[in-house]
Amino acid sequence: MATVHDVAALAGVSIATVSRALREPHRVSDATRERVMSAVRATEYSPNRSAIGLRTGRTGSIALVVPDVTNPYFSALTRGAQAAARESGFGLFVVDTQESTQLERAEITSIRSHVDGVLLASARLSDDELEDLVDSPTPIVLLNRLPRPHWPVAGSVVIDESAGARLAMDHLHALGHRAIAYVGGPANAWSEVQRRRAMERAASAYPDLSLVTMRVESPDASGGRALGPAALADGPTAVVAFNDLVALGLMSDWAERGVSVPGDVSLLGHDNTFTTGLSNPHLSSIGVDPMIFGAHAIDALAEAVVRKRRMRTPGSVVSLPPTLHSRESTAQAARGGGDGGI
Amino acid sequence: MATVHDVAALAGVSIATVSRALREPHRVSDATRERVMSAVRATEYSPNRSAIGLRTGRTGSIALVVPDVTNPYFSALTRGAQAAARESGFGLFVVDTQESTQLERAEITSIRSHVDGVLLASARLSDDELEDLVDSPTPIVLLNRLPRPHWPVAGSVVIDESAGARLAMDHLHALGHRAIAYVGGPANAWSEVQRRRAMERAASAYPDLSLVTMRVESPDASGGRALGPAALADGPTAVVAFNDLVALGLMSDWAERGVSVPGDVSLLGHDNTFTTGLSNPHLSSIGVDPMIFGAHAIDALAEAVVRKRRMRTPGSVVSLPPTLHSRESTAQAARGGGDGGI
DNA sequence: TTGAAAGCGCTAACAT
DNA sequence: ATGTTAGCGCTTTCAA
Repeated sequence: MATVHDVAALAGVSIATVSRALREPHRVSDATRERVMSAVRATEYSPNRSAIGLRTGRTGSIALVVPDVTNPYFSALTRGAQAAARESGFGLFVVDTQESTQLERAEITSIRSHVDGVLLASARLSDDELEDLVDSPTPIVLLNRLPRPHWPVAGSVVIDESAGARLAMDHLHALGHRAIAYVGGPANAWSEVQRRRAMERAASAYPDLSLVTMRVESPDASGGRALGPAALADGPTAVVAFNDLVALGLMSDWAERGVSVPGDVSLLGHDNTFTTGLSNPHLSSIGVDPMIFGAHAIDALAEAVVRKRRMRTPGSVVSLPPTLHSRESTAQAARGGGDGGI
Repeated sequence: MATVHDVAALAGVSIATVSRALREPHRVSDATRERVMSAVRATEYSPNRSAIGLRTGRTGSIALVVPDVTNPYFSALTRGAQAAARESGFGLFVVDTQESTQLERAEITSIRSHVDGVLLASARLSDDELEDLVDSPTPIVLLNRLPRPHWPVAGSVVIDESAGARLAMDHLHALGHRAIAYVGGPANAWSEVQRRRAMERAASAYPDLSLVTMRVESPDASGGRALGPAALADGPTAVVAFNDLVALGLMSDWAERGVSVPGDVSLLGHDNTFTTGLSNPHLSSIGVDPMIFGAHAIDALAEAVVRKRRMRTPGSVVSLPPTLHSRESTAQAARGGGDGGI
């Protein structure tokens, strides 16, 4: 592997000039820059990251910690974060904590000393548990979670659940629905708390709208399937699910008992993952583009990395408004939604 | 952050001894080792990876390159690889090339100089294109792809498609099926070529078995949906799909036209991803446990990293036999499969 | 069994 | 505008 010395020798300059030509191009003359750059190409020089890291204290890499990368929401998040990280020049370590809070704690503690920053998607850790972890010299950005006011985190990127809930309720109300059910996620999940509260608030904006809520045991298809009957118990004409997997589970159960979507009942998922394309008809879903989400997360982290010192107060909190991705299902609902009390 | 100097001072030894106590515990006296270790704990010392990397030439991290981490097969693979990497003490960089061969080439070239090894899941690059890339000083392990005989790769982990195809045909034949359709993946995908060939060979072991094959445009639900009618054209009683997503697409199309699984036709997917749990009934699927797959891949890479020198001949090729994960669907098929010429 | 010291490749302060 | 040089934290000879 070529080093600065090889490049310097070939270009007839000192190693300092090579370094400068690369990091601060404006600080060297055009002529030397040219010669250095062509020597770089000739030697196929690639800077040694370890050396840079040792010298500057910056590794050029960040870590993304997720509970389960096979969950379609997190795999989309991973994709968005990786793309954004690449554009910002960071490598992305992915850490899958296998839904274990214990493993999560251990991995965060261990990896944070090896990276410039951590993107942390932690839904299950309690605020108290998280509080210990965020007090770290390495900048941390929380994903889908708000910090307590005094936490020294570098930032936080969340979904604007209020906006999402309004989107859902406005949409369904306009379609003629007056009785709606919300099938929420597990009680101990941070975003479930936010999402449900937002749903109730958005629903209360319509005096003629009734909303019943319930919770699945696990936020996946089996959880949704289990609540298939319960979701219809109060005779809603529309159901909003915690996420796409739960929605798919509901549909799966309903199909068995001859309840069709959107003919008999309208259905709305969350997160807008690729799984919305697996059902027939396709599922409508509310969510934030993971690429945009990832870009905001990396931005917050990159900024914190630059102004290196540890944050004494919470960094920026970005709340991203989701959009409603309508498929055929709701197009059909729009046509049939007003008919005979579905 | 504490350094070896802090630990050495506290333990009353030299930095060399600290290093030895950590890396070659047997080379220091019991008493010294004790004192060093307690100094390590007291100072919360954590070795600086950049310094180790600079000194030893090993970064302690490897990269996993996948075309699309949101594809359930690759997200499962990522999970397995990460778990195995962690156990071997490696950090795992994940690189999503967004199905772009151009990005793939660029990213491989760029990241391989920063890691100790690369796990490469490349289905779309041609052998010729890949040949240039694998000639690298950094060990590369191919995933789901066999190297040409002279490629200097560190290893290759593939699915034993012959075993998988036999599993499928034995299973379906035993159930009474005599007319089977194979809905394969895109013609340019490496594993499609292997899988289809294996299916044809396995089918030919049964003189009374007829197999028709076809290919989807894209190996996902929409691809499967598009071939829903074609798959049934020759009146098969069982269909084997390239992967779970294609299988789900088939089911989705069939549901629309009143064809039920497994009542009217049996269905078998591939890869055994979580999506098998999204259909009703659940999908049966053939696949290798991604945790096991990942472990083999990491093992091959770790071994190559240790005997650091570049491989002049292909390293180990591991061919893992998949298993058949039967769900209700095939249990039902077992009962109804023989009935009236379905 | 332990210590002294060199040096991995790079950046940045300082000198020219 | 460019060069000289110290030193980041660690491992690893070599010497004691």
